[in-house]
Amino acid sequence: MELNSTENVQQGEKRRSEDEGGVSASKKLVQNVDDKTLLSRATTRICKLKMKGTGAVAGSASIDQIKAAFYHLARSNKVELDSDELIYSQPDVLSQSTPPVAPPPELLPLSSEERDSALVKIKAAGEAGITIGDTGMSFVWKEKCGVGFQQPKERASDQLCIMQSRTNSFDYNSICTHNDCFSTTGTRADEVMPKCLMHKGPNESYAVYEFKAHKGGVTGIGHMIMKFNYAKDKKQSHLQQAFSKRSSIKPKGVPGKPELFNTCDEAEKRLAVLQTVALLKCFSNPNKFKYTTPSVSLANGLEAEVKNEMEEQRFKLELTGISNSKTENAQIPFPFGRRATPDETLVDLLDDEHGALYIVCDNKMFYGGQTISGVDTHNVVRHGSDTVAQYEKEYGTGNVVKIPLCAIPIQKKKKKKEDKATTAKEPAAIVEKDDLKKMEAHLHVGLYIAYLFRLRNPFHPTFTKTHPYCLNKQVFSSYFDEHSWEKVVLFLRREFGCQFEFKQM
DNA sequence: ACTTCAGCACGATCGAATTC
DNA sequence: GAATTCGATCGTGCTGAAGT
Repeated sequence: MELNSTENVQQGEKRRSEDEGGVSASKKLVQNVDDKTLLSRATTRICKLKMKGTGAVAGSASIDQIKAAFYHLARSNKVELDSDELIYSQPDVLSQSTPPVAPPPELLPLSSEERDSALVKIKAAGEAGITIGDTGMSFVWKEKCGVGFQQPKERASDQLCIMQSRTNSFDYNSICTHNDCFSTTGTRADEVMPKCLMHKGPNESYAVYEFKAHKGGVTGIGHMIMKFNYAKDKKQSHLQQAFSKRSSIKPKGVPGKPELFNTCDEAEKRLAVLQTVALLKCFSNPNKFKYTTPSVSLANGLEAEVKNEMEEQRFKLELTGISNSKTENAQIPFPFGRRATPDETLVDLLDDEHGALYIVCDNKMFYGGQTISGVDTHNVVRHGSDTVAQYEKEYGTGNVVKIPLCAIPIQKKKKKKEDKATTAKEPAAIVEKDDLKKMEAHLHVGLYIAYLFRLRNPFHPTFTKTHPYCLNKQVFSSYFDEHSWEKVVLFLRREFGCQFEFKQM
């Protein structure tokens, strides 16, 4: 049997609206993994993709402050025009039946004369510029110049900049030239009319990179997704620039050629395919490959793409055996802790030393999760952003059931006590869930492969004829090691009665 | 060694929702 | 209603790259 991709288009459509960019994926992580560091790493990784909607500004002042300072500069010599006395001195204004309502000065856009008058003042102020309130920043006019004389980048045109004083140097950020915008985010000195991210228009793109790092016979594989903005005719150079700025968080190794996409969605799908295939490749030969990017998006609804990419990389995953004997399969050792017996409830599995894995499923999907408390984190009302809850809201049939899967030992460690003898509250014990979460990650991979091959749901008698989708969308690579594939294979044999093998092509 | 540019990480802070 | 938790946003400092 091969990867089944015939139904991909239709099902991909169904799944797509659940994804809604990478944000929901991060929210799902909140439910699955409580570890703070991993969580923040994952959220920041994903948040990087988010547009800064309002357009922040460099430095400590808000855009409003900068705008107000500029307006003041432009209008300071005709403040009197707005004063009441002047109106009284104008008979034609007074004679109007309804006096004109004076709009707040900030809302009244500057005329080009007013704007120019402010610019004249700024130009006249030279290098020192004109201070912006008490922000410590100044408006400075910088003239067009080429590289050289301590100028690392071409300044493509004369530009109004915000200068910030720093230890031993200054920072200059050019101000967006879009009408009445004072943002500096994304403005570039090498644009002729620099624009901030908001006003660059549709000039945004997404790049997906694969990295390979060879070390001691092992190839580390990692991926990176990057949004970047570019000015007209500057796509390649601004891509290059954005890439180099990412230095601190790039995967180790040598980057391959970037693949470019126009939308976040396309780029994330490609990333998911590359990550999923790379993870499987590492499973197929753990002595030779190691996946290094912390979080891996599982390519849901992208069966054909996964299959193609695996072919591209000269290997495949094959279903090589089927056993329909339930009793025989039950003899196979269960790889994730102690398998629950049919009459056990989730709560039965939980105690001070044990957490549990469970499967949530209905006729269309399944989802693997972990818990130490038994609290339902998929409740639509209480946990609206949870993946399963969202699924329920959009596609749910109300038939979702939760099936206890297994019990896994956890360790409890006392927090180092703070010396307050009189403190009533004892600091809560920290529960080490590493093993639980590790097994959960393996469960996710197992369920994902079962979904890839459209295997039937073996977990609940009502759904034995269904071929569920896997709702789990992300796993952490740090939970995998050279024995991971053995566990996943064992799980698939034991629960699904299917034997899987990798084949090199 | 020093400067400029530009984007990121991370801590602080704010506000909404949730829990007790 | 106070306390807590969480996410979103804001502010600040740091850093690398590329230039002299």
